[in-house]
Amino acid sequence: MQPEILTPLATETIAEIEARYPPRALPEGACVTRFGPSPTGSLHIGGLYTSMISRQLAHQSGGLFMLRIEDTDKKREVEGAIDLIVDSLRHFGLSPDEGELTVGHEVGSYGPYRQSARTPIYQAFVRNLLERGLAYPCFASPEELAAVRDQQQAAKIPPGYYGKWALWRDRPEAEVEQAMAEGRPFAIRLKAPADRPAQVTLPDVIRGDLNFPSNEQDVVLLKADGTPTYHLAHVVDDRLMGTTHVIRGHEWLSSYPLHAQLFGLFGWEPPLFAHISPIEKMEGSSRRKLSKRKDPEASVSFYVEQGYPQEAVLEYLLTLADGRFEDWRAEHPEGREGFAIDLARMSRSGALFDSVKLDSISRERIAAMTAAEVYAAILAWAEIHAPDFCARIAADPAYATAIFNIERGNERARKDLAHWSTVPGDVSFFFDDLYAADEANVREALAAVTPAPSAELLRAIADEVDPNVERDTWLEALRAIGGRFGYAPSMKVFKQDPQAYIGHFGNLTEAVRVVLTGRRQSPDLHEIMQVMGRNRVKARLDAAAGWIA
RNA sequence: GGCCCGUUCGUCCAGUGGUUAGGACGCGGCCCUUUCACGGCUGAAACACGGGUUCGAAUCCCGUACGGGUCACCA
Repeated sequence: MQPEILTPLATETIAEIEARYPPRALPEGACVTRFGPSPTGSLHIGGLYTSMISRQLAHQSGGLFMLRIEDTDKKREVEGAIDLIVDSLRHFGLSPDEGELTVGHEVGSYGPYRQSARTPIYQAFVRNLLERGLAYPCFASPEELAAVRDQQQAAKIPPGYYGKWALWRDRPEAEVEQAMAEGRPFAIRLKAPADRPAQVTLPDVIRGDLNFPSNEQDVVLLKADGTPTYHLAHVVDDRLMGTTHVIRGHEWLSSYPLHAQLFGLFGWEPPLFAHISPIEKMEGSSRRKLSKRKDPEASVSFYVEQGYPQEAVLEYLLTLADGRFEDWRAEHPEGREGFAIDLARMSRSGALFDSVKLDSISRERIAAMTAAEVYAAILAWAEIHAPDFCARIAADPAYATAIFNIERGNERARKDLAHWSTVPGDVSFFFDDLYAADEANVREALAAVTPAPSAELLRAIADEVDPNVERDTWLEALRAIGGRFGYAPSMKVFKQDPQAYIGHFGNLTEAVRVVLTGRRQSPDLHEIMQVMGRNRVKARLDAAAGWIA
């Protein structure tokens, strides 16, 4: 059968194609990496993980990072998935240097960067294999293939399309011609070399040398619709695009011998491979890969919706990628960028996703931000995920920033914020309308305070305490009033003679806290009062006094 | 099932023949304290198992167990 008829879309010879993809002019040691997502849904956290590693590796070596859309299976493609993936990468500051960064607009001269646009290229390489007797058409139907598999299973021998089980591997030319004439659908399969070695030793940057039986399967290279399988597309693309490091999930390990074989058949030096371990999750007593179907935290969109600072997510992933990062980071307050990833140091076993640790890192990052940075980040998050709250803080940036500045910028910032989604609820009491809407709960909380404060006490505080003074002065004023109403100045004094007092200073501040915030716990009361302003504080205390009387 | 990979505190990592097996997160205690956080001090907590090699093994070798991956005209 004429190779031209089997690969009708090929328009160039492989020599012509290779001439269009010259070696890249990059400094010695520069790494060219790529992320090759299949557009079947939103970005998986594992995709973000490999992208971060790939991009970092490229940039730290003076190389570049590509995005290649692996959309060779149109059946599985999901509308809008490409945009989702590109947006997610951009959101985390991981935009590629080359690829289709916006629809219809490519950056880089090693494209097209969408595999569905490269069919003629793949067909040209398959034609070359056909010409050299290294590939052949296969007309086997799904039913025939299933029958073979059943026989193999019954005979307990390795399943697959290989050797004598390869129905069309050595068919007489006449039968091929006839099948062709009948218009039967066909795939083009690799003719796994008979003279292959039994074993191959393949290098992996993370895992060292690995031994495998060499590939014996006559795998499909070109599907019946003329599009390539992953195996062929990967090998051709990474060769043409000049990829130096293939960083991919460890689920590809078992097809590595096939890929190495393909590189060899074309006479190409293969790139370096790094198979990274998956991010897992505990299910019952066993671990499994994080799954987008089952686990919300498997989707990158989860972190976006929750409002985790991008750097926090990236730094968490970096701690999984390279154990030295945490220590390094402690000594480099300027951030993650200068850290050089070392693939050889990456863990060979899969890491369990630890949201508690992520939160801890995120708290750390948020605590290090200024109020203005927090305000900007929350505004950006709220614009999409909490429009009402966004309008609220946009209406009074000074008030909002003052709120976010509470216990921040001092020696030690609070670390109670892990992500933005809790913020609207956390600070609701600062806004009079929300506070008023919650009045029933405030009254209930106040009624539960023991010993119950008197209306006179609350009025005295409203009238006499000015929050806009030094903390010590403010405390002194509160203590003095407390003293007049029978509160001990401290827990220590109270414990010495409980009978002599109606309560201790903590009981008094609790009452004030509950009145102002509706909560028993809050950030520093003094700062809250300063931010609220004396008038608002007085109004709330007076109103509460009214409830008691 | 075949093939491949993996296994150090609950979790993530250090550790590459001689360490009281280290750090971080989490957990407990104490201190600080106007609550909650923060911070300081402190505690509990691990080399999967069995054989070798060696003066000496978490480290090297071989088995076993357990976990994971893969065996598509999906990627």
